[in-house]
Amino acid sequence: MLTDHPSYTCLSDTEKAILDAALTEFGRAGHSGARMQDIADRAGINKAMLHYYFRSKDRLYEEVLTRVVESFMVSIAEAIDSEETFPAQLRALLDAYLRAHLSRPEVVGLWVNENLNGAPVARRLLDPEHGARGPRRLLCWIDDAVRDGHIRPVDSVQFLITFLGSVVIYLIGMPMFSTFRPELAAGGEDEIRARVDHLYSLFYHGLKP
Amino acid sequence: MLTDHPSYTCLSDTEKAILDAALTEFGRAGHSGARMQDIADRAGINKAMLHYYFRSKDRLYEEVLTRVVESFMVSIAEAIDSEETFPAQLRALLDAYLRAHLSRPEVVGLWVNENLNGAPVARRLLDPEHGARGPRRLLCWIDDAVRDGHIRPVDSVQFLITFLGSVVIYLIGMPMFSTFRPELAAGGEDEIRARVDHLYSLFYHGLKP
DNA sequence: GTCTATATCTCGATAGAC
DNA sequence: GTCTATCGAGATATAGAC
Repeated sequence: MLTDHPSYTCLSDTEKAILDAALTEFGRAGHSGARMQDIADRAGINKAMLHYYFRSKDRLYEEVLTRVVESFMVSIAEAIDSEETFPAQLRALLDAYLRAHLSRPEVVGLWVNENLNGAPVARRLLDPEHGARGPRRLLCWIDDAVRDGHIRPVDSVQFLITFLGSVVIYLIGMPMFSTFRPELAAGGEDEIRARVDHLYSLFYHGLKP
Repeated sequence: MLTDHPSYTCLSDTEKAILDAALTEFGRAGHSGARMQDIADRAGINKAMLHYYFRSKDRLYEEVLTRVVESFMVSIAEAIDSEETFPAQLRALLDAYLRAHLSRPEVVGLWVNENLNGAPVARRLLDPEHGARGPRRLLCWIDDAVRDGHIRPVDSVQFLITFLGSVVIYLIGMPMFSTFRPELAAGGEDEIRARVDHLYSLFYHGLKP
C-alpha cells in the first residue's frame, strides 16, 4: 500500500481512504476517465465528501500524483543503498521496481495517463527550477558506475529510459502480451523471476566494460 | 500517414479522413476520452456523418485499431526482410519502429490506452483461435537467431517485450523525460540516432553469444 | 462532518429537413 | 450524403437539511 508512505501519517483515515481509492481509479482510467462517484464508492463515502476534503477533481488528482512521485524517489534510493556492487544494485533495482508495480499496477496507469496528457502536473512537480530533485539519484548511480569503470561508457539518461521502459511495458502491455503467453498474466513468482533474470542478464552483458 | 496502408485503398476520401482523424483523437485521449465532436471537426465534417459512416463510437474505434495492428505487422516484416544479418536486422527494426512512432505518436497512445482498459478489442484481434497471426514474425526471428547461434539463448517473448518497451517508452514518457533533457522533445535527427545507437549497442552486446 | 437532492453541463446518438 | 436541432444518459459540482 502506498499509504505506508511518511506523507500519509498526518492524514485522517477518511483522507487516506480517499487518496487510496483515487489512486486506484485515476490509475485505471486516467484523469478524465476516472469518475468521482467510483472514487467515493471505493473509499466508502459519498460523492459530496470528496469535494469537502479536496476542493475539486483536479486538486485530488494533483494530491495523488505528488505522493506517487515522492514514493518512487524513496524506493529507488532504498534499492540502491541495499547493495554494494553495481551488478547487485542493478538486480535489486529491477526486482524492487517490478514488484512495486505488480503490487500496485495503478501507479503505472497513473504515470502513463499523465504522460499521454502531456504531463502538465508531473512536469511542474519535477521542475528543477522549483527545487525538485527528479530521478537524479538514478542518473548519478549510472554516471558513477561509468566513471569508476564498472560499466562501459553509456548515456545515463538513455539507459534510465530503457530501464524504466523495460519494467513498465511489462505491466502496461500485459493484456496483449498474455494473448500469446497466458501464464504471464498470473504474475506468479516464476514469472517475476523470469522477467528480472532476463532483464538483468540483458543489461549486465549489455553494459559490461 | 497510416492512410498509405493497402487497406485504405477501397475507401472514400471522407472515410479516410474520418479514420485518420479518429486515430489522432483516440490516440490522444483513448477510447473514452476522445470526443466524437473533435473527430468530426478534425475530419472536416459534422458529427452526424460519423454515425452515418460508422454506426457508433465503438465501431469506429474497432475499425481504427484493426488497421493499426495490421500496419504494425507489415512494417515489422519489411524491416526484417530489408537486411541479411542479425545485427543489421536489429538496427533496421529499431530504426524503423522508432521513426514510425515518431511520425505518428498517436499510435502509441492508442496502444497504451487500449491496454490500460484491458485491451478488449486488441485481444480479440490477436486471438490465435480466430486465425490471427500476432507478432509471430518477430518471435520467429529471435528464435531462429538463437537456433542458428547468432545470439545467446534468450526467451523470445521476454526480449520482444523489452524491445517494444524500449522504443515505446521513449514516446510515452517524453513529456517527463524532457524535464531533465529538453533536447529530447525536439525529436531531431540527432536524438533519433542517439536513441537507436544506444538501444542497438545495449541489445547487441546483451545478446552476443 | 455527512448526507440527499438537484442544478448545470457535456457527450453520444438520432430525427428529420434538404 | 449532408446538415441542424435536439433528446437522454451520465458526469461534476453545489445547496441545504441534519
